[in-house]
Amino acid sequence: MAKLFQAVRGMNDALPADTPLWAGVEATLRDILVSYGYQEIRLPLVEKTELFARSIGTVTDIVEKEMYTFNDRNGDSLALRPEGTAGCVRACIEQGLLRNPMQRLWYGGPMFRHERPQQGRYRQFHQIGVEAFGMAGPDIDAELICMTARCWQRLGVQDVALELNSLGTREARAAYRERLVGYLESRREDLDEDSRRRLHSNPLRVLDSKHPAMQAIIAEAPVLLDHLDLESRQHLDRLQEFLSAVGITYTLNTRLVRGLDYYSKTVFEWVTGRLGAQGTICAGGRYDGLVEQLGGAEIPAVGFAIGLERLIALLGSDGYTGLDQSPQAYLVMVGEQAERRGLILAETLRNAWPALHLQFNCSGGSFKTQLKRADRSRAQWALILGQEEIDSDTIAIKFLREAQEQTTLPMAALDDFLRDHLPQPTQ
RNA sequence: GUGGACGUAGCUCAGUCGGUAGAGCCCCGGAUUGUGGAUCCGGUGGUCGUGGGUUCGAGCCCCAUCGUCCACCCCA
Repeated sequence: MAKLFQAVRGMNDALPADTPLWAGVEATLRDILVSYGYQEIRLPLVEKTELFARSIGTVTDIVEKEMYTFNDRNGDSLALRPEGTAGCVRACIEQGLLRNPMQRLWYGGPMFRHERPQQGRYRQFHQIGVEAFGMAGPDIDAELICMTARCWQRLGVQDVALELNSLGTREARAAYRERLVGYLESRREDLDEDSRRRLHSNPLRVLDSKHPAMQAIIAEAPVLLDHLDLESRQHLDRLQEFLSAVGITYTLNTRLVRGLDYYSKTVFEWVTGRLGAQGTICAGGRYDGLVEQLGGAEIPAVGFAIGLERLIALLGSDGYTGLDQSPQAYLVMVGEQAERRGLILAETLRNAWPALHLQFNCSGGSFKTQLKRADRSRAQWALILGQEEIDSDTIAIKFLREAQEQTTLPMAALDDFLRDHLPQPTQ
């Protein structure tokens, strides 16, 4: 099939069959974040390229070859955001939000990375991210992890596990890094091509290598946790105590290093084995130096991001149906008089019942056709307005989803029916 | 950026030895009057991804190209 236009590679449509999943997940996550006292912040999709280079790290693949960059008309180099933290930190500094000693923020939306698409990885993908500023202790790390655990619990996410590690302070990490490079240099002959390349650009990531031949070398490598500074060690111990106290199980994964330069101390990931090679549905960590690095004060921070495509794929395979947005009622009209009165009735009902989801039959059609449309709209009831109903000032209600006899009500009784049958507002 | 697999109807796929295309689902219509879903009947819909080549003849063989998927790299 020759197609005139196709979507850009790696940028997908979410069709009506999928949007209830998206709406359900977004609503649930949002409710939980808000219930923990986090405030929404909305950020641009585009920032100066330099912002990402300075925060994510110039030698990371994201900045080196995965960013969508372009020149603005005035010559500025701009980029579609590849992640959310940098823009959030920029906004907080620029707008003075960090004059408040503590900030709990969340945001959501599309991110862009020019990678080869595969399962769970797309060029436009969606995250919900959380950032907490001004809190240096492990208690906020624990709060964030509790919050994510609650998200999985409420959504019914199956088969995810928490992995935890500490990268130490910037200084401890630098010292460890030298020790690791030394070790890897001594085994240089045994390294595969990728690892050799990373040896100097990003040596910690060698620990993450999936190459089978590398596993023995990695197993003998110096362990980051053994070289933590005292402060980071205590931070991690305390975090582990918090997690145990609330019954959150995890595994310490000393190879968990995260790709972005700005992390320090706590890093964590929620992973599943059910999404192929891209099994991380949520990842985060502490980035105590970033605010200062971007020109702000010395303010500690910690955050995480949830990959919505991955989360939704996992939920969808477990039969999660999300937020049902189909109408409750479908208005069927037969005859000229009914058609004339139908629109008035529909708008009157909408005035009186703002929560009512009512679909109005358009383009006529036989009675049978209209009922067929009512059925396919997934409405609960067909409201039937025909000549008989007009003559007797009544309306018929046919139940489309339950074994209940069709009834005819006086038009004046329709409000009572809706009062009894519409779902109560939850608040 | 690298590798492998695969491109036939909106979707999932069949298509024999090379003889110019089929099924199921979906959608639309019908099966006595104003009653959806189940069943039955009928219908719409395809330059076989695209462009070349071989051949009397190509969905099928060859080349190129584009695309999709999966994996590597990287990462949510």
